[in-house]
Amino acid sequence: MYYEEVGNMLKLLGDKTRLMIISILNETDCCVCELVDMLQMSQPAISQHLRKLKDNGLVKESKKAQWVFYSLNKKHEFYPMMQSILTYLPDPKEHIRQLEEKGMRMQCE
Amino acid sequence: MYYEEVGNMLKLLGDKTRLMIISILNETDCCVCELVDMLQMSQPAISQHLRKLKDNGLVKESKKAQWVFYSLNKKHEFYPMMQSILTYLPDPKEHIRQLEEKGMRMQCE
DNA sequence: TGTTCATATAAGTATATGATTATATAATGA
DNA sequence: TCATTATATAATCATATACTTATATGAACA
Repeated sequence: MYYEEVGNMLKLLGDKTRLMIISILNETDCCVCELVDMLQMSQPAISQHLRKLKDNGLVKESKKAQWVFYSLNKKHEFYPMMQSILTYLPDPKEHIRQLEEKGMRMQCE
Repeated sequence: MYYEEVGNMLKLLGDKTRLMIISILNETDCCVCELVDMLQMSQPAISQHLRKLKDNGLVKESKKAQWVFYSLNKKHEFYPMMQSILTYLPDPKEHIRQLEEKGMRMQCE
C-alpha cells in the first residue's frame, strides 16, 4: 500500500537529527566524524541514524581511507519528495562553514 | 529550533492512517464515523489520530448536530509543506465514492 | 607489531507510539 | 424520560524509538 510507503519515509524524516543529516548531505558529502562534530552528538548515535537512512536507501556510503563518506542517493524513489521537504528547512551552510573554520573538514585525496 | 518543528510535523504525517485522513480531508470535510467507515478502523483509533492532528493544529473541528466534522486548517504554518507532500500520494476520491455508494455520506443541512 | 583513529554494533534503558477494551459524555428522537 | 447514536477519553499493553555505555572491527602509521 502506497500510503504506508510514504508514511514510513516521512517517519524516517520525522527526526530532527536525521533531517539535519539529510540537509547537510544535500550540500556536501560527509564522513561520520564530520557529522558528529557538526551535530554535537555521540558517534554511535550518528552511526545509528546513518544506518537507518542507509537501510531505507536514502543515503549511500563509500569508504575512503579510514573514513566512511555518506551521500544522498539521488535515484531513490522519494528523492524528489525529500528535496521538496528540504526547501522548508534552514540552509545548513553555516554548519559546514563552522566545520571548515575549525579545520575539521576531512580531506582524502 | 526549526529542524525540530519540521521534524515533529513530519513525524505527525509519518503514519499511514493519519496520511489517509489528511488526504481525504483535503478532498472533503468529514465526520468521524465517515472516516471510521472509509479507513476500516475502530472509532477510538480514528478519534485518537484526529486528536493528534488537532493538537498540532493541522485540522479543525466543527460540531453539527450529533456529528463532529473535521477539516484541514489552511492557515497552518506547514499547510504548504503538507500540500506538497500530498502530491506524492494517491488520489483518495475512490474512498469517498465508495462511501457515497454505500449511502454512508452524512448530511446535516 | 602495537597504538591510534574512525566507524559499527550490541546490550540495556527510558520513553513514545498505536492499538484495544471499557466507559463517559452529549445530542437525537421515540 | 429512555434508548440510541456519535464521539471522546482513560486504562492497558505490546512494540518501536533514540539514546547511552561498552566493545568489536579495521585501516593507518610509528
